[in-house]
Amino acid sequence: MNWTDWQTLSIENPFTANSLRETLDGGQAFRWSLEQEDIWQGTWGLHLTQLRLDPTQSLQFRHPSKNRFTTEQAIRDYLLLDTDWNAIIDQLPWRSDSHLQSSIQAFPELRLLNQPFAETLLGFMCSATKQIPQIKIMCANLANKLGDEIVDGAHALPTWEQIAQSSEETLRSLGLGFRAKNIKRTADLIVQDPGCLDTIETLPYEEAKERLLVFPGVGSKIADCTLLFGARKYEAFPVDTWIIKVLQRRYGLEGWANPQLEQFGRIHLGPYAGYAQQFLFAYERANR
DNA sequence: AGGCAGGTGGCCA
DNA sequence: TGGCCACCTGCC
Repeated sequence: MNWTDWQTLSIENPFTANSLRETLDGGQAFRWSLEQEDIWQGTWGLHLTQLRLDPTQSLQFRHPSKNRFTTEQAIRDYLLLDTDWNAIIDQLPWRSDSHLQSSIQAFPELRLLNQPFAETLLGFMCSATKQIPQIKIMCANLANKLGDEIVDGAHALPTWEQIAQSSEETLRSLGLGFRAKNIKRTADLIVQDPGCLDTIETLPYEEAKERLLVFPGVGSKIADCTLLFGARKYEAFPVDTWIIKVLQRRYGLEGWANPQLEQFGRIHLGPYAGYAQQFLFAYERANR
């Protein structure tokens, strides 16, 4: 494949190799992989892009020459390069929370992504009781079998309309397992109400979550991940197995039920609880 | 070989 | 509300 020349993205606070890996491949998105040494290749929407840190640690990108759709601005929007993350970190309660402080220090420049809402929902519906490598395989199968071709055999994730046109059996053949039934039923609901996802994305957090919970196979955790990584609802605090471990071991919350853990997260961590969650999650996984 | 994995929903008290 | 369990599939 022919690629454009590498172009440098100017950033206030550059990534480290570690924080770039954790941001792209730490479980927010399931469509990035290490293509060559130190070159990340990923897909979102109809974008196909490679990223690397050059020898001076500057972030650079390139895209297939044929894919004129991908622009620097599209990448800046996806990576949220113009968000002042340090100002947000400053509003987290790290001054009174030494474990949070350690987690933040362990992953300097870890960021949240701004992914397309519809495909964020799809990715996390695949994630139930699966580890990241398996989720990535499911997403790749969905894209290759049902999604539009971007360029030279690279495919986008399917739209919900494309999924609705497939059978549950087809979805099962892509390795989705018991998730196939709910993903198919959710696709049917979305097709019945065109534009509903666009609407949900614009609603305030509480209302948006309520609307997502209507879809079969979407519970509190998947709804929160979708809103945090696909709709910039930073108060969303996904409670997964890793965060449960953190809250039990580091915050002494053994025996608390999930709804209470969610409430603790939102109250203790505040309007950017989801960003704090990402640091706690990354730090816990790094020390497993 | 059996248990477990970034969950959810149904059923029971 | 709280506890238990089935559910696909692949990996250890």
